[in-house]
Amino acid sequence: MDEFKETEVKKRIAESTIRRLSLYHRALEAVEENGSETISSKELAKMEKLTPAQVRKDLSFFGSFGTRGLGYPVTDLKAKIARILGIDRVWNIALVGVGNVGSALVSYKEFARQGFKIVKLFDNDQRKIGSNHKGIVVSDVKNIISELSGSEIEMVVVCVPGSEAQFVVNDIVKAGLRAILNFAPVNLKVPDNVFVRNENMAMELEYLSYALVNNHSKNRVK
Amino acid sequence: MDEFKETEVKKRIAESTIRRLSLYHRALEAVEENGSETISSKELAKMEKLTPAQVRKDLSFFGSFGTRGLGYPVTDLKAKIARILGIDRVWNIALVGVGNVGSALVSYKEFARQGFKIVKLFDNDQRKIGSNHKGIVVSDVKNIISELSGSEIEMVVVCVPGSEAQFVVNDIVKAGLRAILNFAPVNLKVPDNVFVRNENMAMELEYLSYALVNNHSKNRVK
DNA sequence: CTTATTTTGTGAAGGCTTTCACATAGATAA
DNA sequence: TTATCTATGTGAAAGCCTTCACAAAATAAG
Repeated sequence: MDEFKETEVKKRIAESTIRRLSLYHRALEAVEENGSETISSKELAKMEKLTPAQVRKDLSFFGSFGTRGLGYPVTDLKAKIARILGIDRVWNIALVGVGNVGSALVSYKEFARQGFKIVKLFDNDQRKIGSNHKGIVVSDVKNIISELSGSEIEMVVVCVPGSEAQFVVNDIVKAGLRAILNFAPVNLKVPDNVFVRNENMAMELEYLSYALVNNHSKNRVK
Repeated sequence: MDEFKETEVKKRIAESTIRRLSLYHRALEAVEENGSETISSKELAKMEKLTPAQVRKDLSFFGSFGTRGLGYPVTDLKAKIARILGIDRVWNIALVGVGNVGSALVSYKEFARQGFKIVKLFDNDQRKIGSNHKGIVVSDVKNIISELSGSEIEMVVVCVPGSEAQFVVNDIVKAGLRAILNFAPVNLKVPDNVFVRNENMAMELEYLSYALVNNHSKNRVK
């Protein structure tokens, strides 16, 4: 919290702004490889199909990172966004439900590349418990509360069937964890201090279905 | 288009409304199994953590489906939403990139359950081409244009590495397809009449990271 | 039949997000 | 050093989405 002066009122930042910060970060990675030292809001906007004003406004919530007449310093801005998002470190993650989706995520390079490290696996299937996925032995989900409590793990990815998700999540909450990425197609009930993000892949196909059927003209990017 | 009278102006429906329609549909499936015949906007709202007014407003864009004093007929409303979303039919889908994520999606039950049928697979890896996944033989992505052109396939799921995604998408567009679900972490350039939805799983973890680091409360404190 | 009760459907208000537009500040060039 | 150019940072305006609040419509009860 040393980023904010005592007297300064910390205003709520829109969810959409945070999501776009992820996009900026990803774009800056590409620009950096490219070798450019600075980038303008116009160029950055073009890369993610946004407007220059949007880029400047988003960044302005967190500080003045650019130089007028020149643009933003690529490496520095990328580092500052990483700091804001909290991805300037490694996050240890547990994954529950080593099925199709779950085991795909264990090997998902993009997580690792961004510092999200899956270090523990859980399942309730006796045939899976004890088996090894990418060097991680699958634990019995029965023991999830004790195994997560006080551990170095701070986030959990839930890939269990919809009918089981709420029970698993109750245990995760009991273990004191506060961040859940949910792939089950159900609305999870959690206390107000726990964060849940839902990944609903069928929903995205449904949106495409709607778009095709209604010949819906294009709009903003998700 | 026969849903709308000539004189009626077809107003643009917000993306968020369409996404919530998916949620309502999923909630109604659960309610239907439960055996209830009607449901109020209040109950429906509670199931997906929304407000009753939101539910009513969303549905009102498409018609008057409820009965005052009683609520909405569950089975009928579910069918009407399915019709609106265009999921009252089967969609044939191709998937490109049979890696970790791609092969998980081939077996993903939620797609099948919603009528999204993966019927064709493509890859550029000689070791994968010709192999069989759930009864589908993997084709060489080199032939994607001819194999998709004029086929019964109308949507494509892209699970190739970011560096290859744009090339694959160019071919999909050349084949005349207009709906793409993209798992590659890049912003795809497509013509205005082509729909792209991005599934960015790392972005969701980044949001959780932000939430934890900023102790960002859901009840918008400060 | 009349009254009380419930819940929808919807204009209008309110609130949040994006875009506009321009003063400002630094870069560049002569 | 001065002039010109470029691109940021940001209040204000515009636009979009959500919530409010209530008339209307249907049920239920007496």
